[in-house]
Amino acid sequence: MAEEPPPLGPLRAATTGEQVAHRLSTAIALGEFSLGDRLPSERELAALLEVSRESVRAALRRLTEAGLIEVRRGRGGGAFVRAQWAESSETSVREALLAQWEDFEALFDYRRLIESLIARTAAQRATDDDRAAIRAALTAFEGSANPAEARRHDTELHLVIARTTHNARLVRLHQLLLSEVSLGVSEEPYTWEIYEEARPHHRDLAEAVLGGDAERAAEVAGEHFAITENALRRLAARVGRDRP
Amino acid sequence: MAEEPPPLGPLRAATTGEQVAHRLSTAIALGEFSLGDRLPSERELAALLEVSRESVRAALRRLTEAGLIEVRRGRGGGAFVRAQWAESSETSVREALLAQWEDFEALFDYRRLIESLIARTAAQRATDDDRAAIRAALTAFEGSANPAEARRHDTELHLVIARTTHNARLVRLHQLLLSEVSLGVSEEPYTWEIYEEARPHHRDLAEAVLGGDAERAAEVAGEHFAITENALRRLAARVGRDRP
DNA sequence: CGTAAAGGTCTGGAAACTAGACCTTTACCC
DNA sequence: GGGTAAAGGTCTAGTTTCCAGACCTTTACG
Repeated sequence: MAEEPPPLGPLRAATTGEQVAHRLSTAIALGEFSLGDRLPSERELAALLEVSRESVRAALRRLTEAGLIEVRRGRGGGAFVRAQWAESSETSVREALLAQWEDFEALFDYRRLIESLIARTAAQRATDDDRAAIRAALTAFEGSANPAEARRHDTELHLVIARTTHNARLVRLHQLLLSEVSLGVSEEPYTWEIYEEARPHHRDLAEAVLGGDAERAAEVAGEHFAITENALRRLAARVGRDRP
Repeated sequence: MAEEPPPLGPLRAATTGEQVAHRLSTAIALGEFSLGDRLPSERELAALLEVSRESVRAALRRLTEAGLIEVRRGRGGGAFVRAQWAESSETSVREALLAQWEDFEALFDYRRLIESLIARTAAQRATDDDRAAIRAALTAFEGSANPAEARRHDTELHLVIARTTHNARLVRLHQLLLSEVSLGVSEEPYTWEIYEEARPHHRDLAEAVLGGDAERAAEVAGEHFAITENALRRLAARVGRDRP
């Protein structure tokens, strides 16, 4: 389990490049840019973020090294979001997982708790507008034509539910957790298998929220978000862990 | 209600002085340094935080301007935590409150939700060690000799309960919220009146957690943390607001 | 084959941060 | 009372980071 930080330890200053890299990776994790998408050009990013182009380039170098993006030169080039598992060797995955395993345990536990709270609160606070939005998001999800689309609609549905709490901070926490989990596990591809597993959960969750059944919503959410955790556990096992 | 931030807006870089100021004010809000305490000397702080003394001084200037500390020169001098309401005029209080009222509404709502979650989870996860710690903290709180001590024990009891969730992130969130609320309302003095109001709540909360009654714990926590909110509302009314 | 749109590189200057020396104030102790 | 220690207050020089902008190179498209 991660430690509580000491009250007055050293201050680690993040360079501008690191901060930009964090922003960008978060945006990618939140689906702002999907697989294969091109990020804005360096000059555009520099303008958007109001930093120098050099800082943007420092960030892109980081993301490239992390395997998150791929940079192509020339006209029509730019930084493209890469399929995550593409070239990361299994041993590097294993090392990453093992090194941070305690953190992940805590992170997933945290996420399950928070998402249960969000579901519970959403069920208690849903207005008619919220209900309409949830229904629309659920329909969109269930009509997904391919995994990429399913993933987008999945994210969107959960976002709509988070918004139903009518608390911007909870929404932000939801997004923060989503991005942390996505980046932490390097975003396993969204397969039809996962889709099929998530589908009934989403329906149950939506119905509980729509029906105002807070307890049930909390419970279903708890189970649902165990999916990611289990997927990670399976992955860890596949990669060859020795721990339970 | 606070807005959701745009995905790729300008990046606001915090200067080292600001970061140090944030660290220090958080430490104060969390009770690391209580009213009247002396902070470590500038040179010590610089060494602890691994920044230059100038940066520490920049931070102390900020905190002084904010009225959070008072700096005395000469031997035995230093930065002392000040009684918050001491010299801030009512109009400045009023302006601060009104300017951030939407934020506060969201913040307190958020806090109530999170603290309910913490209480609920603590009730579900308490071990014998946790129970002993909670009992000890409750006893200490109830035996407080003066408001200052009561405040410390109050904080400590809630911290112990947060730790009972066995999730370091929840603990951190608890502390983050505590510090944000404390700083936001400039920490109204902890009076016997508040103590008397909090006392039965604490007992109920502790009993619910000790007894593993998650629902009751969540409910009591929700009511308890409405205290701060109501105190703020009363303050706002006293200061002369016109809104409900 | 020229041009436009992208990344890649370089340079000069501005701003922030640091390290350290030195000054001033104040309390305590002899 | 005078000395001294411990604190804040000030100044300077040097380093690092960041920025703005010009310019080069690569590549696709018309």
